[in-house]
Amino acid sequence: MPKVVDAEERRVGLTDAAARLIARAGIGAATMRDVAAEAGVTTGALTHYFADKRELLLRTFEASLDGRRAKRPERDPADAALSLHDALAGALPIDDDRRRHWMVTVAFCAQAAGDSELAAAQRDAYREFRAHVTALLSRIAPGDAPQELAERLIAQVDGVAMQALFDPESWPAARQLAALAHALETANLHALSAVPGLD
Amino acid sequence: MPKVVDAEERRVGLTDAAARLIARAGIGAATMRDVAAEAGVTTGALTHYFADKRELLLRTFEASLDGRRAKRPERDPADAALSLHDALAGALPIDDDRRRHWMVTVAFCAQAAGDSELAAAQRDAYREFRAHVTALLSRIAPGDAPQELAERLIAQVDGVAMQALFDPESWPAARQLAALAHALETANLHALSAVPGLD
DNA sequence: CCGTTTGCGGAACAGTTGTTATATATTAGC
DNA sequence: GCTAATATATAACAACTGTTCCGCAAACGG
Repeated sequence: MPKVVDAEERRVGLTDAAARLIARAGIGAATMRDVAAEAGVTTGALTHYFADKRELLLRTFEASLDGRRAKRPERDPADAALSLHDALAGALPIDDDRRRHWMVTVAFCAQAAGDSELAAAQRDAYREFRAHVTALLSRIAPGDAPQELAERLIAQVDGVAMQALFDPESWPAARQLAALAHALETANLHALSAVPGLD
Repeated sequence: MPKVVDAEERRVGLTDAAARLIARAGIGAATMRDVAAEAGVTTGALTHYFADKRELLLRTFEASLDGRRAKRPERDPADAALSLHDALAGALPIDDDRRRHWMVTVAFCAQAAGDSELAAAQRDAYREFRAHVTALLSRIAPGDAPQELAERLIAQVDGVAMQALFDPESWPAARQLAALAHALETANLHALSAVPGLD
């Protein structure tokens, strides 16, 4: 057997480079050569781990999703209300990580037009997020039509995110979090009276 | 003087072709040649009306915005509540026109990463929309913090739109409009008790 | 009816793209 | 240490990209 290398770890390094490039300079700047250079390798390594550019982009999107999901249980001490707040705050571009994820998502959406497989990936990502939020909600306020409530909360957060992405001056992190707090308060979730850590 | 031609009308035809192409096959399919072909001309005509591709894209986005704005006063009989509903419904991808506008917007956003001028255009478009909705709101329920309310309503609608774009099965037009109706109802706008034409 | 200006088709260009092929280095098992 | 399999650099390729340029057609002003 030859040189041993964790293939999955390599892929992460490459998709990470792609995500960085996309967030910094847009999808147009994410050429094979430039992604490889950003990762400190050449196209030979890239093509070794991804069949083509389309797969690289798909994996980059999925890796970005995984990265977000990985941060979920960071502070998930069976406090569903806090978990709910964190889950929704995860969709707000309030730091570099989350902003990068949004840029990757937008780039991916732009590419998903006319590509049904990519479109399905984006759709499924949303459905998974909806299911996650719905599950949290039914733990907090069961019987309150959690599905529709989840949709509304997610819509609220995503709408703020879309505005904040290209107008960060109008939307500092505090304002985005305030919008989230307001949405949670008016969501007639009497179970969570006040979410700490908001100021 | 030579052959007389309405230059602005020509530009509309070209940006329209670009928008159609972007909505159908994504930003990647919007090459100079293909846009020209879609409009039934050649690159010679395209370069005659746009300095470069970047300007074509910018103008395509602005033309798409203008197209949306043009539909505003269609039924604006001094009924601010109805105008508000229509303005917000204009941001929902519930027909081919509005869906196309959203696809153009997403493509434009993807290109606006790392291009501050395009980013500013996107930001200003949002600000203008916010101002429009705010003005309508202050006509309906003055003194109710119309700015923040407008932001929330727009966020709600845009969030639904983002989900609906790639999951039309989960979001038929009726469901999107129902979400809008719910948002309007719970916006403690006691002035507009019921918006007709929703079913 | 003619000169001049514009509209636009079409070809050519240089650079870049994704992709493929080749060569070299690296390392695990025997 | 030899072999074989993998990892990756490098180079080559053909297709395509945005852009430039040339030439002809059209039509207004005189």
